[in-house]
Amino acid sequence: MAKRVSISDIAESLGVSKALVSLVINDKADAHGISAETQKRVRDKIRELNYQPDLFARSFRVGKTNTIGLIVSDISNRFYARIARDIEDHAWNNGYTVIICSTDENVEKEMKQIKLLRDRKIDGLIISSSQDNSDYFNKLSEAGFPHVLIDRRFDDMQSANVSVDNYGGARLAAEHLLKQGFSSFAVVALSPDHISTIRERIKGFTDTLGKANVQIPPCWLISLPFDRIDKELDNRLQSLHRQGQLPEAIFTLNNNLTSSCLKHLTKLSVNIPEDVAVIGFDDIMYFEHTHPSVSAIGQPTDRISEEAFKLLLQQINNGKADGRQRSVVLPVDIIIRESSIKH
Amino acid sequence: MAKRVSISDIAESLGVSKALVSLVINDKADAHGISAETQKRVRDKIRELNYQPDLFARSFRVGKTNTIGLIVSDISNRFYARIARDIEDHAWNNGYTVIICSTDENVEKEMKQIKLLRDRKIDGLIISSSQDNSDYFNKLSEAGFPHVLIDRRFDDMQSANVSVDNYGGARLAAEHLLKQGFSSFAVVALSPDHISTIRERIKGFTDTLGKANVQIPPCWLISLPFDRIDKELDNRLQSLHRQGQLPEAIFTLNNNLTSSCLKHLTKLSVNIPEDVAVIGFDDIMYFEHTHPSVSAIGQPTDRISEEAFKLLLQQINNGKADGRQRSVVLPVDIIIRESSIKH
DNA sequence: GTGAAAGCGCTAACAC
DNA sequence: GTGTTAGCGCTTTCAC
Repeated sequence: MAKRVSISDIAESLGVSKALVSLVINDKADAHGISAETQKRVRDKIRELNYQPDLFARSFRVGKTNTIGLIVSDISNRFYARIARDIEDHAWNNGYTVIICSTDENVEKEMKQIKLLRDRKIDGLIISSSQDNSDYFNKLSEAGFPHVLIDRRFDDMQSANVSVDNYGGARLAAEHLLKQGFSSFAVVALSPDHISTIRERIKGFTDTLGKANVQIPPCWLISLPFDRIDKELDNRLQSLHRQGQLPEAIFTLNNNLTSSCLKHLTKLSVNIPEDVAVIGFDDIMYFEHTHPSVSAIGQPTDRISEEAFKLLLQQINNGKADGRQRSVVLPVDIIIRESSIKH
Repeated sequence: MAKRVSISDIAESLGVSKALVSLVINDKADAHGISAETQKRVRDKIRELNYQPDLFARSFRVGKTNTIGLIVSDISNRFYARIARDIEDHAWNNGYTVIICSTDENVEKEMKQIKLLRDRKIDGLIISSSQDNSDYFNKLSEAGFPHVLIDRRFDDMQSANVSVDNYGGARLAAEHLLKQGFSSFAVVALSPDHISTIRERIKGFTDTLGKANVQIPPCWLISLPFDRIDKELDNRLQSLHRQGQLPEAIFTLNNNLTSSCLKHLTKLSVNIPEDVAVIGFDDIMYFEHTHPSVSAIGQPTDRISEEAFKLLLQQINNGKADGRQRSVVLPVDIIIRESSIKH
């Protein structure tokens, strides 16, 4: 790799100090009263030698990398892919670059990733965490490390965070299903079951059903391990089907679960929604075009990204994590399509 | 932020030199004949003071960041999201971290991103480029900067690259459609039209039709600007429909185009495949569950990622871009579903 | 076996 | 006003 021209090359060839050159590069020359002529000489030489400041060295000196981290469970999940794209845009527009990590819901991996990113001296972190309590992040807050939790939340957390009205969304789903006249319900969830979004969605759903005096029996509370969603759901659905134990309606708790459910129900020749109705949390474009089209609770991914980046930038610019907890909860909406209509 | 303990803290508190500490940290102590006891003392002190080496400072010194860049047109596109996820995994397993950038097919933005990433001293780059020739990358090769082009290719390029048999995939699509007995065809493509994947897919399709003496009239060669796919396709399809000019079959050139086509055809109450058949390049999971299910050419995203990362790592470890051009072309397959079956 | 010194490229703080 | 010196945290070379 051709050797790069550095600040001292241009300083030497001009017979001035590196500091002087640095000043004109950073537009601080005027403020320091460097003569216009010296400045011009420097600038000319910079052009002549095609000097490009080494951002990395600058970062090292200044302690700021203009890089942020984004950690989610799986970047290829539509929901997170959209968020990643939005955050990347905000970052780019503000001179930041983003490092992305997927945890696969593995807490140890997540912690390693955070540690690595901090070692790499990222300026801040946006994360949808797989951990089950706020301890780690509260420590991060105390250490003054800029970060914001998205999507999932913890009790007693001090970190800035932006999430969505999971409880309310689940209630919308339940109310809709009840109104349609369904009377038996299953929930398809994800484990590990400490994940706040999942917990809140379950609670919102069961609470609402409870008010209508409807209970969900344990066999219809289906929780699938993250890394075997598809296969496990296949088994569970098959065995329920064999025993003639399928519920009238199923509430799936994220877009992967919804897709998987759709797939296996179809495979079993179960008609949706005639035999079993389906509504999912988290809407994605394809649900409009599946057969049948799928009802879902829509999340405002663009707002999540926007608020998260804003909160992060505030912390970075304040030089530390903000003392006051900043919590943003965004509304969701229900999109009713064919899959949840009673026939 | 609590001040971090540095290498000199532990050197001082032990009354040894920083160099010594550095040696034991990097497992070079034995090779240098540092006594086992001294090593132990150092290690104990490291644990006692909870010293964590500053990776960033090390990177600065050593000139290696263990970070690679991944640049694609849009990370929220399923195809690239999958690739990103796979590459991230390979990277993680090899101690690398990945910075992701989306170009929106904007060449200037892409060049700025490459420049920024190089300034940030990434060790290498994997890119699906939006540029229209190999000049920029050949310069990168000459400069010895490790990089591999994926997905899209250029004539006369020296860079390592991994792509897919676009021509052959398109031929499969054409042959299948012909065999079904369709006789008029449209192609839905993407502009800018210098994109190699698009060009090759068009050529593979038209060549194959040509051999059967079938031509595609200009009005059925639909090319949509990247940022207005959906709206433009809506217009074009509407006007063709109004004039009763829809073809019997449509070949869509990527998964976004396929989805959009599906959507607007459905909106116009055009029956698929009875009125118009559809087959797309690039398969995604949902095509199995849409109404109708969609035929597609499947690309081996996992292999693309694997080969790309392997080629990149080779270059990084060789200290420079490999002299010999390394080209990998992966096979594709055709998945025939309902949307392309003649009735 | 171990240490001292130099220096990666840059900038903040401090002289003259 | 106009400059320079010191040093970020680390590794590497070489001297003892």
